[in-house]
Amino acid sequence: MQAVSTIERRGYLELPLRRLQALSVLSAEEQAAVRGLQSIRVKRLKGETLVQAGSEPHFILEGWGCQMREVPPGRRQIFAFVLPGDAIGHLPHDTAEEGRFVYKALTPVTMVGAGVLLEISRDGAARAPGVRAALAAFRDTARSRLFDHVVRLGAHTAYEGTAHLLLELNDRMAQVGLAQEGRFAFPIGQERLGEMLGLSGVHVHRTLAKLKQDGHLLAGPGWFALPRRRELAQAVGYVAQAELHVRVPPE
Amino acid sequence: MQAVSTIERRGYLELPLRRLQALSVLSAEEQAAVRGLQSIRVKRLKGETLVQAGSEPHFILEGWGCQMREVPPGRRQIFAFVLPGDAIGHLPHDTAEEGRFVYKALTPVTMVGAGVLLEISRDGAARAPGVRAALAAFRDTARSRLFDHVVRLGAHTAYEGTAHLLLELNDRMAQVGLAQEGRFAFPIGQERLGEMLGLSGVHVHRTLAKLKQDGHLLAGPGWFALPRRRELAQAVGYVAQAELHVRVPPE
DNA sequence: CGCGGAGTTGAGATTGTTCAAGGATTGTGG
DNA sequence: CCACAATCCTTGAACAATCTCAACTCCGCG
Repeated sequence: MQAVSTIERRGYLELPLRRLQALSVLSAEEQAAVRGLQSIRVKRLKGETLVQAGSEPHFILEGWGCQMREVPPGRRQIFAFVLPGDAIGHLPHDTAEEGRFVYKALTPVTMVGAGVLLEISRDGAARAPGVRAALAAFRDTARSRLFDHVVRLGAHTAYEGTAHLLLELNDRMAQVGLAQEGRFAFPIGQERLGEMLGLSGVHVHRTLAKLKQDGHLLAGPGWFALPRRRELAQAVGYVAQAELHVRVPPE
Repeated sequence: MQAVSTIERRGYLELPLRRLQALSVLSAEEQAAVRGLQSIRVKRLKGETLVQAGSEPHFILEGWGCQMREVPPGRRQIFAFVLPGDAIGHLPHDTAEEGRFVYKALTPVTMVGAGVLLEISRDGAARAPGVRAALAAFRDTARSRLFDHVVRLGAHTAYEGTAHLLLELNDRMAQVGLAQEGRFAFPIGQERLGEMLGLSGVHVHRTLAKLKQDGHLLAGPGWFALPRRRELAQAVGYVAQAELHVRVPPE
């Protein structure tokens, strides 16, 4: 008999559950339904497309992806990183945004489809209204992050923008319990970070070096830590999303 | 007896109507309701806030505004220009985006409040379902433009980004009939354009000069024209939004 | 007629890019 | 266990893009 895989033993579905519960109120049944998504697990290799446009929502369980666009010739722009616990795919009330970007895996990624949670029964009642509300709220937080990103690209120096992005990633990883002792996993390369920040990989490297010099960044193989987060946030004008946050009740 | 003002004589409400009809199907009653918004006209001076966060939707009738954020110290980032015919304010299904930006007038602006069109009667039926659908679709097109903007800031040179933005503005002005003989009004300064494109005003000027040299741009006091639009669009990878467009039927 | 705002231009400083090469790390097959 | 390839990180040097500062022009307006 084969051993149960790591990802099944540890409750990886706790990640999206934690994120959803930060955004709305889930009934006991809804919580159970989220935990029950185990069966329909999907895997993607590095570089593969995560979900097609218009596809049902998926939760990321493991690995990093991105929302991006290819800009000929040979350039690409990353709009957002997709982290474990995040939801992607077609959420309620999306329309015209489809087709202006694609989702790609930056590392091997494990997901589960969550479309089943959004089913509407014949009498018009949503199966999981709290999940639906949380997904809509999640989509809105993802969108509002895009405004921060525009500021990083348009009004920040390389130093500010890099620090601002690392602060955001630190917060998001911590929100789903993926930051221990102040460290969070950073499984992608400097070139990818550059495609997010609109910088060359070389300059990203020099910027990270300066952050380390200034005592704002610790790095090891595959992880980062921001030892003086408060001070750095103050310095580059970072405002945690939680500080703007409104919890959305189900309809 | 006082003369009827210019803006009342000419049917300025045709502008938002034209835009809404490009996005959804409006019944004759709905069209009449849009034209009937005349009474509740609102004016703003240059620099004033257009609408507060969470305010009812407004249509812009005259003048330009922007969606922006102040970035201390003294910098600002514009996320989008707001043109005549556009809708701003709280549209259906908005939540978390509020508070991450403000709307400001870049010239004197005339608007009308349109909240009355979104009223829901006691039996749960929307008064103007087509308008509601069109506003939701409009909000989505506005959002999808933000992805283009990220590309301009992150992956384009000054030349490409400037050309790309001018192409977008030309298209949007033409869509509501505000481009005659290929010319469209451009009532704001190079400094503001720079705050959109993440460039200094001086560099915007040099970039515009280069576009003129290359025969891609004609400019006079308060207007621009793009005489070789097709070619320029091809050169900088501009894709008109209409080409991606799906017309949304009322629910 | 004079003032203020916006456009224009030049020169030099800064920031970020490109190219190139060497070092470290990891996974793979012999 | 070693050799090798592939990938990423690191560093230097030259180059290009863009910014800042400063001066000057042009224009509309009171």
